[in-house]
Parts: sequence; structure tokens; C-alpha cells
Amino acid sequence: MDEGLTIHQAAERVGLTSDTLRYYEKAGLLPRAVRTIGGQRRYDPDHLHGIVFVNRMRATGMPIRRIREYMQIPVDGDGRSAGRREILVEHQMAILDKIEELNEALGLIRKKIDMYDSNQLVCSPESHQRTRKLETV
Amino acid sequence: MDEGLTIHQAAERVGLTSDTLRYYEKAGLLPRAVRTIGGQRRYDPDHLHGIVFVNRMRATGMPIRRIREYMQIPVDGDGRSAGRREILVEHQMAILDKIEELNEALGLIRKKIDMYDSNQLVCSPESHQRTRKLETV
DNA sequence: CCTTGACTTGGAGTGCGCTCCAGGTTTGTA
DNA sequence: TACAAACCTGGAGCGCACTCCAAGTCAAGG
Repeated sequence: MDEGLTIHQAAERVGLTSDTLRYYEKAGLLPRAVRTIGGQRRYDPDHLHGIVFVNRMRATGMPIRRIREYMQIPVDGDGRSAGRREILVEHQMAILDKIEELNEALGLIRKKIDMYDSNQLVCSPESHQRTRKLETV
Repeated sequence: MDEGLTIHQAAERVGLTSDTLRYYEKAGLLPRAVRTIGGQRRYDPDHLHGIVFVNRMRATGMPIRRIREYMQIPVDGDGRSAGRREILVEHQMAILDKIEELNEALGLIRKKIDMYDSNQLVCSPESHQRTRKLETV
């Protein structure tokens, strides 16, 4: 009679640990998971989607505090929410800025790689493929 | 008789604090800065370049431990270093992965923004510019 | 020379995001 | 029913990257 994944299985699916899942729930990033009569968590596909979303927000630098704020904002009957939308738009901007910063760093790093390059053919096999290859990304 | 910037001035130039600069020096991310007779740090353009580089590595996610390793690797007379180059190549890969991750997150966020979108014209002025605008970046 | 503000050091403190632990309960198999 | 493995909770602990502090020293204008 399975009616959902255990916390360990759910964690495995999304690449987190059960500890982290419990922590996220306690911190208000995830809705309280459904429990068995005995009190153990069971996760369904909906939960999993929520977890994946939170995971992506975290992986792209949104602080836990901010995700909690987001989750506390109510959504109306048609699934709309100007407040949540605003937070996402802001995070979108943050991500775009980050991408720009990363691209700028790539430029600097390429220059340095050329500098340090010993220009010899004896290095380890993979380090001998001239830097040109990933040009503007 | 100025022969370099004070720690405060240097920090200001690169957008860090003097505390952070001292911390980086102690941690081995920066060479020991030149001192006045009295023992105060003075920074020249070379130092500044070094600081900017460290700052970019940090800003793009390289851990302090790793930057220290990098700095400990010697550079030969012609300014070459296979070891340093290798670390940079690795970090380049990490950055590329990160950019990919960020781009994927952008996709998910755009979908969510559309979902939450209240489709009405009364929101705050700036939140009323249909999402389409920053398409594929 | 004196004062004031910036600097020095070593070390303690902070905030974040987990990660682990103890002591107890539940679950699923033999 | 018995047992091991997995789960529960509350709370402590940890690693990272700063950030702040105390107590003393230095630099530069009046």
C-alpha cells in the first residue's frame, strides 16, 4: 500500500538529503508534508515539484529567508499572485546580473590561462587543447 | 610623498573592506603588502590588480582554500605555470556549468512568472511590462 | 609637540546553511 | 511477535567567509 515516497526516497530523487528536506520544511520553504498514522512523511509528485523548485531557487542564490517570504505570500483561487511574481522577477534580474558577472570573469580567466600557458606539448593529455574552443559561450 | 594607497583607499577602489583585505592577506590569497616604516600597508597598481583578480574568483564561487592553493603554486621566470593554468581551466568549467544552471533556472522562473501573472493593468507601474522582453538572454 | 583619526595585531563573534546527534517511535519483513 | 532499519523531534555542532573588537601604534595637520 504505497501512497507516496519516504523522505529518503524523495531526497534521493531531487539530489538532497532527508536532513535538508526536514530542515526546509521546518524553515517554511516547503509545506508540511503529509504524514502516515505513525507520523512519518510521505511525498507525492506535487511535493516533489515543490522541492525541485526550492532546490533551484537555492542553487541560483536565493537566500532561505527570501524563499520563506515567497512561500508565505498567498496565491489566489486562479493560482495568481502579484507578490510572488514580483519576487520571481527580482530573482530573474539577479540571475541575469550573475550570468553577466560570470561571463566577465570568463574573459579574465581566459587571458590568465593564456599567460600561464607553457605552450608545450608535454602536459597532461587534456590540458593540450588550445584555449580557443569555448569562445563567447 | 605618497607611495601607494592606504588599505582603506585600496579597499574602496575594489569594493571590499579593509578587514577583508587584511583577512585575505593573512589567509594567503594576497601577497604580503608593502609596509611603511611604521608598519602600515601601502598598495600600488600591481597589488590592486591582484586584489581585483581574487575578488573575481571569489565572486564566481572559488573557495578561499582553493585560491590559496593557486597562490602557493610557483610561476616560472617567463610567468608560466601549468599548475595555476590547470586550476583556472577547472574553474572555467565550473563557471560554464554554473551559467548553464542559471539559464535553466531562468526557464523555470519565466514559466512561474506567467503562472502567477495577474494579467491586469493595475499593478505597480514597473511590474506592467509583459514578461517577453528578455527572451533567450 | 600634540592631537585625532586611521592604522596595526590577535582573536573573538556572527550569520548562513546545513549536518549530525540522542533518545525515542514506526515500519516492514521473517 | 520480534527485530532491524528507517523514521521522528529538538537541539547542538560545524565550516565558511567574513566582521568586529580591544588595546596599542602611526601619520599628518595645527
